[in-house]
Amino acid sequence: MPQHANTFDRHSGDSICANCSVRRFSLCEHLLVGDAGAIAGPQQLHMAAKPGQILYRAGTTLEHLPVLCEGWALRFVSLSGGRRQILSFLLPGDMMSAMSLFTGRNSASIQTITKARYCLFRRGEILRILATKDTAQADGGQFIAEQQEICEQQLTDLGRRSAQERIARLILGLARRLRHRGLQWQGEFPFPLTQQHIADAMGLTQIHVSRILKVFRKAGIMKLSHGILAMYDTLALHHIADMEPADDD
Amino acid sequence: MPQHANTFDRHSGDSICANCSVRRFSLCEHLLVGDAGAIAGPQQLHMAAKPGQILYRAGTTLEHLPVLCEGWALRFVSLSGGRRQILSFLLPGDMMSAMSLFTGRNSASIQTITKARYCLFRRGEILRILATKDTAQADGGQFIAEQQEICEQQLTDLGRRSAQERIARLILGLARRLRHRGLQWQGEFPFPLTQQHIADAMGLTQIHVSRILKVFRKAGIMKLSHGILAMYDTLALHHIADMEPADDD
DNA sequence: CGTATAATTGAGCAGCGTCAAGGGTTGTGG
DNA sequence: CCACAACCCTTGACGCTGCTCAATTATACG
Repeated sequence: MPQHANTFDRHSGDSICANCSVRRFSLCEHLLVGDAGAIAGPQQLHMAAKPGQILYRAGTTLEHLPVLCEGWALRFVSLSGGRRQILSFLLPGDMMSAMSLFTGRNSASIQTITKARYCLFRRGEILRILATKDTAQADGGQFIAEQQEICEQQLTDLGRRSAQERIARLILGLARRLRHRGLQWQGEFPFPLTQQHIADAMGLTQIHVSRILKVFRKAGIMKLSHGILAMYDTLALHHIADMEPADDD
Repeated sequence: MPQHANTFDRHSGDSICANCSVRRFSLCEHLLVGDAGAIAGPQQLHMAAKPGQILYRAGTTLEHLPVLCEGWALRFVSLSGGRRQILSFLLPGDMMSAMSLFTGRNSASIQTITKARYCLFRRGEILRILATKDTAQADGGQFIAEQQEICEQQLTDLGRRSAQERIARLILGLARRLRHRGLQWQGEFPFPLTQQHIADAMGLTQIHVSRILKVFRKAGIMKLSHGILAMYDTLALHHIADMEPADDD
């Protein structure tokens, strides 16, 4: 049970999840479909949180696995000297602590960025249900393997790429994840990260992020202000990011 | 089947694995114990490789999961401009591509550092056997979750720590992994990484690594030369690394 | 409105990269 | 046993990327 949640409701899975727009892209799809193993009723807990709220602290034990339904969140660790590293951003449909599905421990703190809704599943329950499924896609290892790949890409970004490359790749990576969940990512769309968030994720200072966004703005590539990201030239951004545009980019 | 292996033998699991000193710390322990699900005979392939050999290239499909038996190896990606990032170092007992256990794809290239021996298991076989086990420790997700945690620690190292901190942490992290496998890590012990390896892993240049190792040497903390690491002052190293010494350090 | 938070801009500096030259060690073949 | 090549490490000079410190200006929120 989260330590600082301020409101929560008990529902049967049907009432809220039935209308969930990202369900079919997430773990939930495997847990809620109406076969023998489906979770329903009191197994499931829907929670709400305000922006900036810390939901879990690093090093605690999680019996429930939280899945983000709505809003953005982040996972971070803090270290000596007030330094802070954001490990990943969480979008609707993401497991908030995929690792803890297997270990029971979550090694990073979890904090909301926007107003958020999330949903708790019992660890044991998930593992039991996934074990009954035969499809490889339903294997819990899939989800964590995917996250591992993202983490390793970020590792190379921090190790070997310039600030411009890093920021371009962060934006495009998030855009791609939004796209795969059927959320808006082109033209002007809500983008709640502050420059400080970007800095903490990419190992930079907020000041330097400001300068680089200014470069992008002057070059007519993109503009980020007031929580709205305006994309003008994705091709140029891909070029800076050292990425090939995908077919659907 | 690896592309560039130069020699290989077929054995029953008993002949080589029976004498394996790291077996009980690795995945193999769960696969080879003599119950109904044990792998034996032609399911298992022992391979050998020379130093510096590339065993698998990024982006290929792996039907067999390789496990390192002896020697050191590394996983890396190369990117434009001749840049290269080492994602992880592999020690005896490590799965060479834990991710591919679930996805079948390995996203990084794998290269030996020293002369090495490794062992191939069929993916399907592993998953089948692990599924029959009840203990949580035998869950394949455990192994990858552990790697994920290491990866995220390295992410914070590259994002927020100085070159001195990074190198100190790399050394201590490797020492800890050696210790947990019952291998030598104190006093003088074999340490096959070159300064270039360290640089590629920590996002630095070989030249800068050289300068920092000089600092450590002058300060009487440790000395690394000719493949031998001599530890003089682990406490000071922990201090530089911003780490608490463990009980058994 | 007043206050806290977020972003902008400038000046100066440090950590680390680049370029370049040289020395040590290992291994190989004559 | 020596010569040579390949590799690894060391050291110096210099420059750039990105950090620090500081002041100012939006912008959101109660």
